[in-house]
Amino acid sequence: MMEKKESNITDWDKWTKLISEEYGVNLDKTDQETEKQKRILEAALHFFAEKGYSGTSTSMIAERAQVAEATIFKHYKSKKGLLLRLVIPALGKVATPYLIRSVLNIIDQDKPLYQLAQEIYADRVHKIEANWDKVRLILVESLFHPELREALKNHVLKAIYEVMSERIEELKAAGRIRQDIPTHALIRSFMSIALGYLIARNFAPEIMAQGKEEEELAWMAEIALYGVAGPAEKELWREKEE
Amino acid sequence: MMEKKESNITDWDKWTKLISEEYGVNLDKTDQETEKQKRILEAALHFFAEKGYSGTSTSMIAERAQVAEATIFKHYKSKKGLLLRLVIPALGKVATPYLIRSVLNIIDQDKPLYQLAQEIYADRVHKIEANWDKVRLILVESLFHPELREALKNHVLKAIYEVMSERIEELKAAGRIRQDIPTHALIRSFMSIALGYLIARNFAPEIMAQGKEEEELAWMAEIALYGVAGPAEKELWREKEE
DNA sequence: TCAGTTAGTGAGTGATCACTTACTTACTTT
DNA sequence: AAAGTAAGTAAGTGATCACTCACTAACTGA
Repeated sequence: MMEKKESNITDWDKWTKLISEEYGVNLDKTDQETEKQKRILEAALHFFAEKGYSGTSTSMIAERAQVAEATIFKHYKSKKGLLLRLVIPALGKVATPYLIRSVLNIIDQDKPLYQLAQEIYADRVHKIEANWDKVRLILVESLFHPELREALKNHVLKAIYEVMSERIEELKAAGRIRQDIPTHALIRSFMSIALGYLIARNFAPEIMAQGKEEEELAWMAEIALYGVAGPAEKELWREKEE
Repeated sequence: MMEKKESNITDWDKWTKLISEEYGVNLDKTDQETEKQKRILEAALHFFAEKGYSGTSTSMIAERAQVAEATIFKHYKSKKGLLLRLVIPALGKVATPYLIRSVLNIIDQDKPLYQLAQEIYADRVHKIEANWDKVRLILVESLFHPELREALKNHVLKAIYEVMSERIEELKAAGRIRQDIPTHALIRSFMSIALGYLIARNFAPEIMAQGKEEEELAWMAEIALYGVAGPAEKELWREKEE
């Protein structure tokens, strides 16, 4: 297991190095930035998220950041380099064992599954909502930039899937998660419910996410674990099972 | 109920008229189109879906459609007009009672809920997969075009929600759907599972949608109705209930 | 027959695009 | 204090953008 993680990290590092050389972006020293660099990144994220990468011009970014357009190109060789500077470090954080472990720490607690599910939903939803602009940017732009799509799939999604499926298998063996459905479908559905909630919250809360966040998270955990069926249909199911 | 539907249609018609005048697009005679017009629409959908609206130039469309660039503007006054010509009739079909009723026809059958859920999933997934490019285009561009977002929310989503919630309430009253969770959360979670599947299929099938389509749809219905919890946790739940 | 309409286009339009060049300013190093 | 270096920018660059104009060709109805 340790080896697996290390090889993932190496893959990720190799990939970032390759990309950063191709586009001439420095992805290492993301902590020692000028005031103006920070303003450029803020402005870029603002417009990329609102209008999309293609719908944003470097002059718009320069104006909002109150810098000359040439300053942008001084620091991030190209417009795409700027996008990658925003997106890749964010992906790196997610792919990192650190963040994945925060979910595992919840799963490994000795509590009823319902409480674990609710805690996981709360943890992920809060983290994603706090960075909703960036998450949306990554998801949308991965549709149009093949390298981003690859990274999201082969580094982030795969890492999450591998770590989660390990625990799901354990829970299956303990009879705490149903064994008649493949792990990937269980994970996908569990995550879909959170994704749907996030979209609803940000797109049409007054129709599809009317409750308080706490309540919604509790309902999501209820549905994910026990389904939407009422007592009458549950009886049918019990009969079918036996 | 009849009145409600009619008023929805009127709203939709009013809205389309307003928009088509604002952007000078003819959205009525979508069936009597020239050969070249069809080629333009095909090329536009192709690039809009692949590169996004902003990432597509009218010259690209003209080249693929094998027409002069000016021909595009002869028929669709502006680039945005072309987008709306692609998107609005498609939205209209979804908002139409006809398509909504195809789901209701399934619900109204006298079968176990599990079979109904599976049939609904199959019906919607197949229809959406057949038009995946267009669906993706609508969802993505609604992020960047406020009028599209409004239309999707206030005409399509609302219409679907109202019709579905009516049936859910009935099923709740009959004890076939659980009554302790609000309708909007039930509908949202049910639809989220399908959305998640569609995304997985088109984005990372080898990780998150490994099964045959038939199998996946059955698993989705199982999870939506009865949840992911295994027998051990179901016992906990039954105790909690009593 | 001929005026009116529609489909279609080649050759442009100014505006804006991402990006470069040549330069100044300010700070650091020796 | 001299030399080097990084930050920052005004003023461009050619290419491409969405869109227009003036025109031809083909068809339609009176």
